[in-house]
Amino acid sequence: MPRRTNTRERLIETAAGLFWRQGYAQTGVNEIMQQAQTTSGSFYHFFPAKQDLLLAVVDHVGELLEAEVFAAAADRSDDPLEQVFAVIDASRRHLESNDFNLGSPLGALAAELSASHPEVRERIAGLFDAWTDRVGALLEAAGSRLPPEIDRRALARFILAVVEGAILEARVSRDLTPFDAAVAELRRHLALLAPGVQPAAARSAQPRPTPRPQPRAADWRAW
Amino acid sequence: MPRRTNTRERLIETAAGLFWRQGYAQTGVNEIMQQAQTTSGSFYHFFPAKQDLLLAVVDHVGELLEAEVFAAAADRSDDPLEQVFAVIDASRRHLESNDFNLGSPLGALAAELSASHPEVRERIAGLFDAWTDRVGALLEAAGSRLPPEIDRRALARFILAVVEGAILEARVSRDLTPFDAAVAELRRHLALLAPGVQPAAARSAQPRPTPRPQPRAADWRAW
DNA sequence: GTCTATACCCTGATAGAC
DNA sequence: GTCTATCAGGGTATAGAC
Repeated sequence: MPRRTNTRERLIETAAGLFWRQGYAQTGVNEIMQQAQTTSGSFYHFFPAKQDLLLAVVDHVGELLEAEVFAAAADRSDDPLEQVFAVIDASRRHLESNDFNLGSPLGALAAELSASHPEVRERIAGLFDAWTDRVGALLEAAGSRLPPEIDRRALARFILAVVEGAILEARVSRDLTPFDAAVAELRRHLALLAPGVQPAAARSAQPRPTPRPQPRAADWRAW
Repeated sequence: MPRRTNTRERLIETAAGLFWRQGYAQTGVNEIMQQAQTTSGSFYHFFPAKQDLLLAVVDHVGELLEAEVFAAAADRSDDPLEQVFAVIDASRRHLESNDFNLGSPLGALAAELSASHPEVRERIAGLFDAWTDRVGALLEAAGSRLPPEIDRRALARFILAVVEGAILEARVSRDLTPFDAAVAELRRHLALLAPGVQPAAARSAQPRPTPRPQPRAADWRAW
């Protein structure tokens, strides 16, 4: 039963930002406390150890994924296939608004900790599955616009791979061009599968002018 | 002017393994020295600081990429498009032979250090470019089997994204299925672009029996 | 629930003999 | 070029008053 303030949440949110920017091992508990304006006593009151904060962060990302990314995508278009690209575009904006210092929230932690922290690895695997399910459902909803022999879930996994890889390339090159190129190629792939998807210019540039700023993504952009 | 032994190389190679398994920040100098059977004096004789060893490791990977991966791919097939898939298959074998504890040598370091270590980021960007050039050249060599309007280099970047993303998914799920699925989908993409590429069964399984073990990849597998 | 003070270990790095 | 011994500092985590 929590008593008054939001210290716990503040810790989770600032830790999330720091972990994704710098990595888990490179981020000190001191730094987190300082930036969250808390002290050691509070920290260890909520989290027995640094690793427990990490797990809370991963869960937090999972909630945001659902609440921000997919909900916002549904707001942006009624077309399920365009919603898929809206989800992808959320990653793009995320990358852009953080000056490339922040890639995929999950991807970065996954790469760093999969081998050494089994519990973290499992949770991230669960979130990847959730992402795949959500995108897979959108592909299902596209119905006959995709040929029936195409495995929707496998295609969703493929899209996840493209997005994670594209984020990595963008971070490394500090340039959105490879990201845009990868998304354009992905669009071409879907267009080849399903003539219903307009192929979009092969050039990089903006995928299309954002109709309106997404409403609830305040937190997401703040990182 | 080096005098007698191979201590420097031993340090680089064991550090490479540890960095990719555990991450850079999580690997202590002590651990490296211990596993390389050396002491502090030797370490700091060759590398003024830990970060200098990191840079040497990145350069080392670049050399291996050329010497092992691309050379081995050229040995495996005369067909340039199949050589591309041989390069991809090298990552698969790598993943498999390390029980998923080791993803893309560059991808892992890139994800961890891009934001905080600009010099490392730049070198990795250079190696990604080199990879893209090499694969782009193979796609060029495919000539008229790909439609002329396709930008070969952009397609190579796309392939890199797919591979890096697929490696990440495989690491996180400790399962090669998503990797194989992504490669199968990539094959389908090329097949749709160029009817000359056989689509390969959509099922995962072995991409095809390895004709003979690659000759020079001893080191590569040892990590 | 939050504060201050502090324990204690492991880290990267140095010194100097051989 | 390699060894042993050691340092200074930051790391996570704890104790106990308020």
